[in-house]
Amino acid sequence: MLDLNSILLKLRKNGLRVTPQRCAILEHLIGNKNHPPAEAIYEEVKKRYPMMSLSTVYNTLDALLAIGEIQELLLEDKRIRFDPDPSPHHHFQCLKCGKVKDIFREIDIPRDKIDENRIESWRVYFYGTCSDCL
Amino acid sequence: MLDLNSILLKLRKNGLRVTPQRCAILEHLIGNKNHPPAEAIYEEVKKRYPMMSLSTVYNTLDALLAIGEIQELLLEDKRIRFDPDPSPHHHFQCLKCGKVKDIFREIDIPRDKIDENRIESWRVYFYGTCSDCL
DNA sequence: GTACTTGCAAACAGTTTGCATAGGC
DNA sequence: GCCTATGCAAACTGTTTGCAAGTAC
Repeated sequence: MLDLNSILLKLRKNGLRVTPQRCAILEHLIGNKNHPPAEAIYEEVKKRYPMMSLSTVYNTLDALLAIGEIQELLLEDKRIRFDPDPSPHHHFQCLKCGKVKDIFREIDIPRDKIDENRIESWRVYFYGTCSDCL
Repeated sequence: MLDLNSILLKLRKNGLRVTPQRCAILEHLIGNKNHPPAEAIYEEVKKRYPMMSLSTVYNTLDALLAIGEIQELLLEDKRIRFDPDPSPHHHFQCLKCGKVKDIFREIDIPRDKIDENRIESWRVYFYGTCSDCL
């Protein structure tokens, strides 16, 4: 998820419409490193666009998932978080403050098969204490 | 989670009581490779112990988590699953049939720090097509 | 104008909680 | 006998759905 215009184009290319609500959510997500859950996106975007509804947030997130512009994270706090960087990378959650960070260090993952199961994707979640809390 | 008696001992050692319900749940979990969610455990155990209630299942799972005899899994189907093997290993979920398998192959994970964050644990989730569905 | 999208409320799934009763130790 | 555990129901959280009205194209 790099710039607004290319995403708007991609939405249109997929028969999805560009609405002010979707633009507001996109503006809030682009470059966002907080890995927010839907509720947090809703609360933030509502400050500037008070007409925003929570189901529109979910609707938009679904659309962005479908066109591969964001990814979902399933962390130990058991709420779905959204990452505006859909590229394969890993995640770390601080067990003290709850913060989620991107981890770009390469991990040697088997890319093909394990025990006769075909691997198509994988996720690595790290837990511990973040640099700020140490 | 190996044999019933050692777990019962561990429960008592931690001030937790041994009840018929807990024994029934333990018997169902020991050696279970299905990574069931709470609801499935409830349905299965109720067949033989019709007095079982869902909150007792959750209560017992909480107790077993607290003494480190099971672990929780957070997979792409977004329901919490339980693994009666608390030792660190990885998991694979088939995107076709939903089956979850244990992966014991070693993955080279940084054991200490990444980007100044102290790593205390990690989870690797693989997704793809399982050997049965291929 | 035709769909797709919105926003509200209501439904839903999974989990947690409150509380009177039962029962392990 | 004390105190934790049970079982029921009700509350709760996060997410999804139904639908009439609005709007991008």
